Amino acid sequence: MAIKHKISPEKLEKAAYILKTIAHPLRLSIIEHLTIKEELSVTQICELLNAEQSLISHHLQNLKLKGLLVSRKAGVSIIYSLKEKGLIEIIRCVEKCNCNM
Amino acid sequence: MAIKHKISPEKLEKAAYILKTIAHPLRLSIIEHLTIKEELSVTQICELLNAEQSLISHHLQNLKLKGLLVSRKAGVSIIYSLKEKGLIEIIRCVEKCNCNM
DNA sequence: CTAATATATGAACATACATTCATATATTAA
DNA sequence: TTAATATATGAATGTATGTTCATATATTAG
Repeated sequence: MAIKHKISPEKLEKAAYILKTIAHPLRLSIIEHLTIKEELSVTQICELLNAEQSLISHHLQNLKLKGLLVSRKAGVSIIYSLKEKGLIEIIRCVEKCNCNM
Repeated sequence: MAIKHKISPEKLEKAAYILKTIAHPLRLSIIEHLTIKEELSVTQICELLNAEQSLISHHLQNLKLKGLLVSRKAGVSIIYSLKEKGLIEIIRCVEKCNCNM
């Protein structure tokens, strides 16, 4: 189970980049809701998180730009979904790892 | 496997906090090396990561302050180790989750 | 005591990030 | 066409973060 090899600098960079991208309560919450519901519009996400449209839109753009979300049009709405469903596992992993701080 | 319940805001805050804390290439590398070696002095970490003492010291303080590392004195040296060995699992999780960005 | 080594710390600075506000754009309804 | 709704965007701002440099502190050797 223990790691015996050194993770390449590139992998560390990428891992840090992904971790940094999701490391925000609102973004984690977005990921969580998109894991449960698969697809959600901006308005729906705003309601679920009880947050301003503009703020959520910025976070969604952020996550999309960095390749974690995809979106499609549906009339007036934009529907977002996870590009990788496994993302939620990271959150579970953090919960499990028992970092008592 | 899919999550059906909502993670509490407190848990999301905490998860985001931990993720933010480790989300840096040098800090991930520190965690990796401390998983392999269990215990390392500041000087050893500096050599392994090929980085300045002051910079590493700041990152170690950061990780310690946030409860992810502990340290003990050994003569002139300060020996750091992980408070929770499971931390490395988060890095593995990120690698596995296949976020192709 | 003095010098050498290991580590921590604090100021300074540049950069990145989160949020708010105002406004632009696109789609649909009337 | 006009109005209403959904979303995106960009400026502005405050705050946080990462890094470097200089220096302080502590331990040990001589």
